[in-house]
Amino acid sequence: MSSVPPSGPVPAPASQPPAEDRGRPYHHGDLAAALLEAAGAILEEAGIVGLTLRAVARRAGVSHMAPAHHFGDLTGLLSELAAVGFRRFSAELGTAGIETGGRGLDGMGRAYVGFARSHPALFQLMFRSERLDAERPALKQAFAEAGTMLTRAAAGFEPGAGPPTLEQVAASVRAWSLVHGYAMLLIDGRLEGALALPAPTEGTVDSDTLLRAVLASR
Amino acid sequence: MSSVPPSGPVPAPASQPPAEDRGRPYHHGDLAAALLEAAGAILEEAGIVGLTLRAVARRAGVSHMAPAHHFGDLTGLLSELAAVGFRRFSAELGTAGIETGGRGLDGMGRAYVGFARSHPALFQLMFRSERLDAERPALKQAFAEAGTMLTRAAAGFEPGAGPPTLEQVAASVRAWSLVHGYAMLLIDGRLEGALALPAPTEGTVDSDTLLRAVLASR
DNA sequence: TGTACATCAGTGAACGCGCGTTCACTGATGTAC
DNA sequence: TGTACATCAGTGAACGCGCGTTCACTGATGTAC
Repeated sequence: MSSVPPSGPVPAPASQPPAEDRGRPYHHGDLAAALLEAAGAILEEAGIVGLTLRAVARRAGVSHMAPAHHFGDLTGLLSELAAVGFRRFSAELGTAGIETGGRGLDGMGRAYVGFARSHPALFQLMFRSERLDAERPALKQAFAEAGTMLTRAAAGFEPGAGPPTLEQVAASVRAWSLVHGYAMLLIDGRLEGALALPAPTEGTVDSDTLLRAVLASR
Repeated sequence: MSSVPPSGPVPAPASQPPAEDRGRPYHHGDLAAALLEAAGAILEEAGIVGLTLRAVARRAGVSHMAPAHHFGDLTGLLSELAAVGFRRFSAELGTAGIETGGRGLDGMGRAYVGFARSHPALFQLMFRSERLDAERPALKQAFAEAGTMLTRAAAGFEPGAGPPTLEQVAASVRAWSLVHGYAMLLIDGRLEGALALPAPTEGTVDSDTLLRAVLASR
C-alpha cells in the first residue's frame, strides 16, 4: 500500500514548484492530499488504532502540527479519509454496474464485497460512525452519492422520482443489508467456518464461489 | 468513584467476610465479574474509545493494576467482555427461537437486530476482530455457540450432522448476512435515509416495520 | 515597476495528560504437619 | 489444636511514552496602491 497510483485525490498540477530536488520547498503544494494518502497507508498497515495526527505527519514528513492545520482534529482527518473512500467506492460500483449492463445486484454486489476485501480497514472506517463527523460536507456528499448508486441498482427505482412504496424500500434495504453483512462478516473473519465446510466436491469453498451462491437464489 | 454499589454480578455468598461496613474487605470476592460489569457500563456510555484498563479500575473502585492482574492486558479484557456478550446474545436468540416455534429466521432475525439495537457498542465490539483475541477459550466457545444456533435456525440443517451442500451453506450465510448487515447499517445510522423515505400512508417507517418487510419476502 | 502589507502554509519547542507497565509490597486464605 | 508456610488477591508509587494542544515564530505568496 506504499505506491498508491496517482489516480487518487492528488491532481499534481503542472504549475507546481520545481521541487529543488534536495530540500523540499517550504510550501508543499498539496499537503492535504499527501496527508490523506499517508493516512490511508497507515490505516491499511496498522489499522485504525495506529492512525493518529502525529503518525500521519511523520509518514508525510512534515511537522506534527501540519495535520491539525488542515483537518482540525483527528475526527476531521478520519472523516475526510472516509470521504475519499466513498468516492473510490462509488467509482468501483459504477464501473461494475456498467460492465454488467445494470443487471440487478449481482455485479455490483460482487464489486461491493470486492472493495471491502481490498481495503478492509478503510471499509470499516467508512461505516464506523463513532469516529466520523457525518456532517462534514465532503463525507455527507460522498456517502449520499454511493447510497444513491446502490439504491438505484438494488431496487430498480430512481431515488427522488416520487415516493417509493414500502416494498420498494424494503427490497433496496434487503439487497444492501445482504451484501453489507456478507462483506462485514467476511473481513471480520467470521465466515471462516462456512468457508471451511466441506462442499460436495471440494474440500473448501473460496469466498467468491460462496458469494455467487449467496447472491444466486435471491 | 469510590462507592460502587454492591449490586451487579457479585453473588455475595453468605460466607463472605462481615464487610465491616466501613472499609471494604481486602479481597473482593468476584472482582473479575465486577470488572467486566464496569467495562460493559463504560462501553455503552463512552464507546470503545473510553474503554481502558485504568478507566475500568476506577469505575470498579479498585487499584488501577487490578484489571491487568485478571485479564493480562486490554485485549484480554475486551475479549472476555465480548464473550459475555456472545453468551447473552445466544440466550436471547434461543428464547426467540423457542417463542416462535422455530419457524425459520423471522423471529430469530428480529432478536438478532433487537440485540444490536439494545447494546450497540457491545455488538460492535463482539464483531470487531481487530481488538479481540479470537483464540481466547471463553470467546471462542461463546462465539461458536452463537454461530451454531444461527446456522441451525437459518439453514434448517444440523451443523456437524454430515457435510452440507454448497446450497445449504449459502442459504445459511445468506440469512446471517442479511440480518447482520441490517443490524450493522441500522446501528451505524446508515438506514436513516431509508427510514425517512415516505411510505405510502405514513411519513416515516419505523425500524421494526422495515425489518419485517425486509425479512418478509425472502 | 516597485514597495508595503496582509494572508496563507508550515515549523518546532514546550506543556500537561492519561495510558500501560514495572516493582516491591501487604493482607487474607488455604494446606501440610 | 496449633503453627509454619506457600499461594492468591490486591495495593500504590514510580516510570517512560505518545498523544493532542498551545504558542510564538518563519517562509512564501498574493494583492493594493
